[in-house]
Amino acid sequence: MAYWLFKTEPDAFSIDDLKNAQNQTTLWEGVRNYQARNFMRDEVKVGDLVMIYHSSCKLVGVVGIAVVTKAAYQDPTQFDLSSDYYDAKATSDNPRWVVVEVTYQSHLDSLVSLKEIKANPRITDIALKKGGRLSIMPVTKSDWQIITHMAEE
DNA sequence: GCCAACGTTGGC
DNA sequence: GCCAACGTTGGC
Repeated sequence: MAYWLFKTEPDAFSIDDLKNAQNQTTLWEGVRNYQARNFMRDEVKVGDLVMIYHSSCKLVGVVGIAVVTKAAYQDPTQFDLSSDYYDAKATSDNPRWVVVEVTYQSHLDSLVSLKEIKANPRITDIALKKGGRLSIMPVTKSDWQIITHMAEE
């Protein structure tokens, strides 16, 4: 089982939106970055755990945990003319973008902020620290345990 | 296949 | 809203 971090803008879709969604489940739509897509398509598996991270908002950081309930398949929004995520270069024969399905698991007891993560010298591997803008990133078991533990302090 | 121009992300 | 960092595009 692998660990991941998914970014979302809470004004658009928050951890609470996930908790309140039908079956507490959503398709992780609209990822339009190849590196992030490749992780979803090739490596994200059913049963993997996902940190939900709120970006571009007042309190930036990790807010909760979800679990992957379906592996990658075609992102329907790439074919939807009315969607912001429509991609004219994607065809059903040659789709570009994928979704995975995630299901709400829990809120962290408290938000673990980006500032705290950056300030913790024990957290070594996470791409967040490198100022990357990757929206789907792997998390090592060590970093996962440290971050979830920080939420309990 | 290089690289300049442009667009987007995302913290602050 | 600013702007740095990064990704993508397209001319050559």
